[in-house]
Amino acid sequence: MHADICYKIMEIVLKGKIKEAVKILYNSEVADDLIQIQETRKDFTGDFTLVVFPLLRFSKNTPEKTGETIGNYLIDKFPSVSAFNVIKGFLNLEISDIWWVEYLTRMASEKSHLENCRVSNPETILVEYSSPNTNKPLHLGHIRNNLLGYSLYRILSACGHKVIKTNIVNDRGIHICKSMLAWQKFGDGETPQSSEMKGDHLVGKYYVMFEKEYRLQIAKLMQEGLDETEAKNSAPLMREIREMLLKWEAGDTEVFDLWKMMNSWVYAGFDETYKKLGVDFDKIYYESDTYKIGKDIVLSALKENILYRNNDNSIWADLTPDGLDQKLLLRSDGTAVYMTQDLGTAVDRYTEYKFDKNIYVVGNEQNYHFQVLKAILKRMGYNWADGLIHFSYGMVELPEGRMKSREGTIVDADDLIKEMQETAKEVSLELGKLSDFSDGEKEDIFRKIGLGALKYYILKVDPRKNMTFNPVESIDFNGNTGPFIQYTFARIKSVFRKAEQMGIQAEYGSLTETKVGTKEIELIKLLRKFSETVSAAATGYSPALIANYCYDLSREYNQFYHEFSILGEDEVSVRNFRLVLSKLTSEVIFKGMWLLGIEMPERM
RNA sequence: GGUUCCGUAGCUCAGUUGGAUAGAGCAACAGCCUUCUAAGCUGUGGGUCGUGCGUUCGAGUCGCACCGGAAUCACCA
Repeated sequence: MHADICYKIMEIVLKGKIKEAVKILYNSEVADDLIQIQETRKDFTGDFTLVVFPLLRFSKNTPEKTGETIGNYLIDKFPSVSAFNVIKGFLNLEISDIWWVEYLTRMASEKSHLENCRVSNPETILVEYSSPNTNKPLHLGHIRNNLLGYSLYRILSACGHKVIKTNIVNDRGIHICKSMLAWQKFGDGETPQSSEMKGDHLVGKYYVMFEKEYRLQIAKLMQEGLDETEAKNSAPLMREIREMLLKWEAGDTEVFDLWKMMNSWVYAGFDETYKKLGVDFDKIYYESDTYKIGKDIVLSALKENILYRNNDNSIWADLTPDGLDQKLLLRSDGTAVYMTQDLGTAVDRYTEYKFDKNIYVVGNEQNYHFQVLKAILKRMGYNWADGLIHFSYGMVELPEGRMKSREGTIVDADDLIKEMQETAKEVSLELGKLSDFSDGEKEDIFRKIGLGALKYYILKVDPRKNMTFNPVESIDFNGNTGPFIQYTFARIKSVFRKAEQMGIQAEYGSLTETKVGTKEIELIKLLRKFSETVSAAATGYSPALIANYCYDLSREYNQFYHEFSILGEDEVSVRNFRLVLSKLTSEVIFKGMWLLGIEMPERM
């Protein structure tokens, strides 16, 4: 029998006994949902707790008396209940040590406690994340996106779903032309090789250069008496950029080749960053491909009178019946907008994968966009649009407020990763626990710790909420942090290295005589919750649940570790019990952090 | 103004389908390394859970109203 089933049976049997108690003691039939059993809270003695309030209508007595009476009945008739106490309206029941030992043995001897989150009806799920523009390097906001998307992939996969990781690259449009034009004008043939710069940073440099020059031109025109919009539109650079975009759309070879070349630089740069972050994709879409599909879809929907054409030839969807506004789908000059391309991508993906769900990991500033996307698709008769899910996450802000490129407060992804690793190195070297490692091995550990700190710092926050990224705090490795959890794991590994030296092995068979302490039971209870947490994380799309769970577990283990000697002089059964508990804890922590995409060093 | 989301300790965040005395970390102070890793553990102080009303035996959690903040409402992506 599986451990999880074992636990559920205990709950069911308890409920049955309580039902029986009420029947015999108060001569009443109780509906099942009135018998509320929950885990006893940490600060009270007991394992399971019955909430007696709902039963007062049968006992016609005070909560305390009722609890007392039912408790006495259970002690008398149910040997697994070893003791009870009543506090206010709560009946706390203690389960015998033997049961807990048996339960832990089951959990530890089978892998299934790590797999209990598997669903009975697996689905095909696309997860779209990252979605970068090809004109700038990745920044802190992208890091949150990538980490969430990747973790979501692992969590959903762990639940048995077939998950396809996709990325859509926004590689087309006027913003892309900006860096191209600036490079043409001021670049003097500079390449990533010649400048020894990462490709995405090089392209980003020219994007910034364009914006700078453009602003100068606007300022000058405004001095000459033009108002702001006039100045923006008539600046020479704006004219040139529009011309370039038209050439690109027309397939002009010179512009197209430039576009291809600069994009290839950016992709090489992105790949490096993705690799460092430990994320990857199964399928990459390019907006330059999908916008055409979108156009076709819009035009055929127009024929079926689902959409309408305005006087100026632009094409619109009227979504007022859905409580939304009018939405432009094709400009008056026939070119596509963002929505057009997303319509195309969605249809394209459905034809290819017949997905049950398509999850878009996109910031909450686009909530409206996805509401509209879904509404239009539904209107066009695509019922699968119900499976489109906007996984909307909050913005990352700095202690001073929002990141603004204009003020240079953008936190660059590559810089940040590097800083985290360097700090990990400093701290580790200061502690000096790794003296017997080679330099290469050390660097690998520093990398794991630095990235672990960064990833955990971001993933522990509820994805829906805006979060503050405090650079000083993020680099702290004490308390509720990734390195703390990694440290706990490394400690357990260390115990087992020592045990091996001493020739000690955990023997499951000899556990039966053990007296179980409250700390041990707390740990067992937490370990049990793992698969529940993973399931909850999958349905709520929240890696944060798992992150906080890993922290709770690590904290609990550290207290346990501090309180007992695991390899001490105690009798063999006690030592075995603690070893089994430690081993299981390390497995659960490892799996939990794996689901977040965080690597675990065996030593640190 | 319309729509959506968020208000929990000085700061950053947890808080399961409504349950007991609302929890961690950071920061401050006081302890604990001769024993399996002190990136740890223990203790002290810190709260009208934005405000009010309601539902309930019971509300941080559910409902309504208000206050405060964010995003969005582009022929940008």
